[in-house]
Amino acid sequence: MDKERISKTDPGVLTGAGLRVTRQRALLLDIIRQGGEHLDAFELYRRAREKESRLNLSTVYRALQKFKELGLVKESHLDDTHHHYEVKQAAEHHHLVCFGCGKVIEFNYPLARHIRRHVAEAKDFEIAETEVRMTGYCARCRRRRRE
Amino acid sequence: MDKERISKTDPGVLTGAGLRVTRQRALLLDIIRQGGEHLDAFELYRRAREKESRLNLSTVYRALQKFKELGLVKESHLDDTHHHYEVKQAAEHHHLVCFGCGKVIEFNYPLARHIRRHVAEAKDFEIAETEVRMTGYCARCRRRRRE
DNA sequence: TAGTTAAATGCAAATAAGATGCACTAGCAG
DNA sequence: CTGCTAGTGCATCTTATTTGCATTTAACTA
Repeated sequence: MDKERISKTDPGVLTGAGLRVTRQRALLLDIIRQGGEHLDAFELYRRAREKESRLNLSTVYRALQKFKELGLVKESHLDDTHHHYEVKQAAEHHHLVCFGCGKVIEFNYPLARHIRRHVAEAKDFEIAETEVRMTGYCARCRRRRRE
Repeated sequence: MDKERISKTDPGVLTGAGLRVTRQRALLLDIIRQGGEHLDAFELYRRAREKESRLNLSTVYRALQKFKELGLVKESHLDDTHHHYEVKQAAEHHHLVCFGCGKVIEFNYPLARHIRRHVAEAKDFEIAETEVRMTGYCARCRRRRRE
């Protein structure tokens, strides 16, 4: 029964890569998948510990490392101090970060068609990952500033 | 005479912002401007100490902080462990980072015309800074991998 | 040009994210 | 079921960046 739940969680992604499906990894993946927001390592750890109280933070870091290597999660540099993680989605999307309130807005944009082709050719570079981060001010903060 | 040199270094950028023109800040700006590459805080510190041996690393960090605020330098997240800095140039440019050898390739692309307009309107967001980082494999590393 | 003062600096010490060594535990191939 | 090895927990380390504080100094004023 427990196995059932785990294999639902992991349709061979880990196993296929020669990695073991441990309770910890399954749990962490679940949380990242559900919590659609941008989790940082510590928040992920905090949530996971509600179910798995003996979980250690370094396990979280090691798991995230693996997930990144497998291309399961995307690492973003939303702020200067630490990283955020989210599941890789089909549609390529990027982030706007507001200087004023710190809010993160996602936006979809098929960068692939524009820059990616241009760059890949011009620089003979095989692009694996693209991260676009734009910083500035959201509507609300702009209004607040003017007042 | 010394003043002359300093004010050449600083055509009012610092003074204009109400900041003092110190030997340290002038030196650091010079180095960032010359060394066109991507300096990290420590490398900047190392180079600056050749001229100013008592310079302290925290002064470097504090200066970079100010330069960022003034929009004089651009901070990039070229790798996961620390930041890199370079002067802001007229032409918007971004980075390709090779997973294989770590090489950083710059590319010019007027993102402004494409994404920026699209996004600024759709999300009602005023964009101040844009960072695009693409990771993947350069030609040489791709060749090496195949062998 | 000397005197004044708040901003900057140097130094030491604190944080905080993330990595690592090691002894123990637990997937999973046979 | 059992052994082998990957993965975990825990303690400890490393490395980037920040902060508090006493001292210096850029820039304004008299």
